[in-house]
Amino acid sequence: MTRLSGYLLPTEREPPADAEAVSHKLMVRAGLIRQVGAGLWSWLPAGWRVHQRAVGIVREEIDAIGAQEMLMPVMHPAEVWRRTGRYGIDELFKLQDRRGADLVLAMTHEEIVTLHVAQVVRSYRDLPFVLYHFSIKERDEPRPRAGVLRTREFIMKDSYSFDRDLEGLHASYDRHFDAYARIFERCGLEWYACESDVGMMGGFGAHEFMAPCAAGENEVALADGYAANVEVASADAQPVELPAPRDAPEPVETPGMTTVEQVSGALGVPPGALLKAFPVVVDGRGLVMTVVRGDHRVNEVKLRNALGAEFRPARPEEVAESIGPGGFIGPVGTDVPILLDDAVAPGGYVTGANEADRHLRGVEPERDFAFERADVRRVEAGDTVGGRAIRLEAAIEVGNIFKLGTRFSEPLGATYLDEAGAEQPIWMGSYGIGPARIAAAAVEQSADEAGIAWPRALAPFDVELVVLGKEGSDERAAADGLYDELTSLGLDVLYDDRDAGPGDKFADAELLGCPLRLTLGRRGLEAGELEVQLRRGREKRTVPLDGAAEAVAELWRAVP
RNA sequence: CGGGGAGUGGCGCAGCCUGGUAGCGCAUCCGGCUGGGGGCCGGAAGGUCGCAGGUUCAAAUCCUGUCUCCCCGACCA
Repeated sequence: MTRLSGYLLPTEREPPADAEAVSHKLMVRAGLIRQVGAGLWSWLPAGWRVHQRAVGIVREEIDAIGAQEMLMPVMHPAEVWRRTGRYGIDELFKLQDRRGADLVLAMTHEEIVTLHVAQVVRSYRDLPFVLYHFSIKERDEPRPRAGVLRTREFIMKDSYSFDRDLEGLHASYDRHFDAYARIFERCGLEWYACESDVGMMGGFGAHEFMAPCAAGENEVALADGYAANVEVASADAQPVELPAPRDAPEPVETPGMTTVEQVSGALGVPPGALLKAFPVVVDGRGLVMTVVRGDHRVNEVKLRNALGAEFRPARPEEVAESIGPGGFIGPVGTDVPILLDDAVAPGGYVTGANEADRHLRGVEPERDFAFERADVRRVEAGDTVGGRAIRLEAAIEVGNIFKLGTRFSEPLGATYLDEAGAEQPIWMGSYGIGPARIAAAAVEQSADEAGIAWPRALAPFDVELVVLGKEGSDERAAADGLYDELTSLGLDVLYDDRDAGPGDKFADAELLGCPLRLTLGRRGLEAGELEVQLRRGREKRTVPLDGAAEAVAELWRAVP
């Protein structure tokens, strides 16, 4: 029984002044969420229904692959996190209890779930299995943003697979991949899976499930049959026309020209005919000069992976001391090791001369400087993969799956005895999904000028019934009856029985965005008709009042 | 962490420069009209101007400090 007259659905005509993202504006305006602090949000009743619908779909599909639901606490002793070396993570909230014992608030639950498994699993006969829970995650994000798209506290479904070997892990991973595909499909999202960075945790492979939308924080490189986070994407660069070769590098005066644009403009060569130096200080190795084409940019994730170590950009004084004046540095005549990007084809380039106000032209890799090769540049729109041009698209990460390997089982002693009685580490995978992001992504993808147009599976209610007519009128009586019939057919109905004008009711209904809006007023009652608006596209049609409930149920089943 | 912006009634804003009775639209409450796209008339309630300190006869307004929030970037296993 959901009558709007008694339901907390505080809609707003205006979005919050500082909101940018569509989902942020609309979810607040529609009365779904309210802000408590930076990255901290309450879900109001209608919003929580959406969230729980997403949760329900996730639960069904994860149950369907044989995973077992449980619940683990949000607050953990710091000790476990120290053991896995994750206590130092900046995003980890740390606190103390009254006795001064260190505690953390969980970002995820690898530590705790592995601890349990370490205590319980003895034999290969106990494996494999998958555990999961829905629980609150806490992350001290440097910058929460965009409503519920990036928050400091959120609910996540995280599952963990436990297998005896890598082969088993692959199988568990594949099952999750398929389950995730079904989940996002059922949620009515536009989505794709893409290769992603395995990060500092190492690991044996990872995918991110991306929902394209303007407010997305990730950039994805897409081509036919190819999808990868730009963090890891590789592609063939667009060729660049190089000037005629020279026998040796030749100095050229470039007073005050410290940018690629200035130099390429002054020398009349394309930016891609320059080499750009990006000096970094690598942990345990010192200064390294990364060199990419002038029209390319260094991708720091790829660079970190190529170096196999953390690094930081070199400070200006370090550059000045060891290489040359800022803005004029280059790979020729320096003893700093050079890491040359794969996209730099053979030929003569313009580079810094390591002297103020001077560049060199006709610089050829190999002939003029020694180097190591690696793919460290960020892909650009128009690059190709297998001959197909890629485009870059913003997307929000709605799920991720990760082959952990033995990253957690080893430090926490999660082992089993194999058939030969030998102790072996358990192979793990971890798999996350954020229902709040599913909801926000659905809003981002479906919204129009009138508000939200929920996919059927996520809508807070299946239909919204708008009655136009005072209490005690015939319209009301008819609407009351229709409401009961719809409910008895199993539909979730929001009944707008408020004493408000039609404009208010229509506007609110379209803002909230249930798939079907039913309107019953005097006009329709006299004609024996019920108006049905399909929210997506806002197309209106009528069905006979006689048998209207069944007709509505049928329309609802056909809606996307 | 760097840069930029903002805190004035539930929401959106003006007022601040040039100190002197705190204002507008929407929403809310009461009465009436209206009843198929945020309608109309009349009446009413609601604000320690983020917080602390200072200057002044007098501070939303000037000064200092502080907290919070937002945006861009960095960052985000």
